Amino acid sequence: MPELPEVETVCQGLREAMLGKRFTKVTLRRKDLRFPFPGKFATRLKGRTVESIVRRGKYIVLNLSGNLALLVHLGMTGRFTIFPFQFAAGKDGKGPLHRTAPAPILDKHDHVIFDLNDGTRILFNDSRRFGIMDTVKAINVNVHPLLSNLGIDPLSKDFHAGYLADLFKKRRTSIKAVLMDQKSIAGLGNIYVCEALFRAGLSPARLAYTLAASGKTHPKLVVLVKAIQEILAEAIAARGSTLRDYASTDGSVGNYQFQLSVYDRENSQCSRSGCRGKIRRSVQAGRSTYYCPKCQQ
DNA sequence: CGGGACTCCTGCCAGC
DNA sequence: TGCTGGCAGGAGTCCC
Repeated sequence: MPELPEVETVCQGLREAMLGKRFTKVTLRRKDLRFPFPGKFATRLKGRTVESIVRRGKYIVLNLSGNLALLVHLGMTGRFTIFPFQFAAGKDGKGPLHRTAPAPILDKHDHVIFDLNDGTRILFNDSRRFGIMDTVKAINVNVHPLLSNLGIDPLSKDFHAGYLADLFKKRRTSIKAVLMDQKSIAGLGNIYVCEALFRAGLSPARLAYTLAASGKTHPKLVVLVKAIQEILAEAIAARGSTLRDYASTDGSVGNYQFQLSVYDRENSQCSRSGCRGKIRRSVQAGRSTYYCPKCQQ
């Protein structure tokens, strides 16, 4: 379940493997993920160089030469695995060593193979196929329908208590639903929203506007912004959380799951010092919510 | 228009 | 042991 820290970690891995490299071959092993691949997807990418890789919320944008961008969303189970080039001798076993793409044994969910000009091979695997890939003219990235409505990044300087106050006062739903709404804030998902609300001492079921009712900014919003930014920074430093599906581009897992306070910890003791509460699980909008009913109000 | 329910998909796990 | 049903969840779509 990749959220902002996991996507950021994947971006870092892709940058190391891809920047300045050229696609020599792109192979599709099926015609769609969540949506069909756009027409001529593979031939459109071939020959282009990867110039930069940026994250927009939970999306990855690869800016390619020739004014094209490759847009990727990992969905639930999408993962890239990088296989560095190998050295091989000529066909007759003689001749000079040359770089060649490795030949990893393919899994049935390896849907896309990217071969780079230095012999690196990158597989995109997505068992549940909630992932997305699309191409768009680079100059039009920000008006792409999947990106044009994204809210601000919680790590940007524009994300502050005042922004949350404006956001919350016009919403009649729970804080959790607002924080998870990508049109409001881009990048948070179930895990980190649960963790941030715990750290801020706010109930996930509390209605958003109750934190924005009065004229001046509610002090809890300052605490919430700090909690979100701290948790994201800690999770990025730990290379994300691996609960079920996530792995980074070298196949390794994240480590932040060992630092989770509430997520997937139903019935465990609340970790806040002095609190005798017990972590509960409830369901909001069909999704599990974990919280301490005692210290989150 | 806002908000909630439903939907997609497959691996995994509990329960019989 | 082997099957089955339920669950996980990001985000688009649909409906009230």
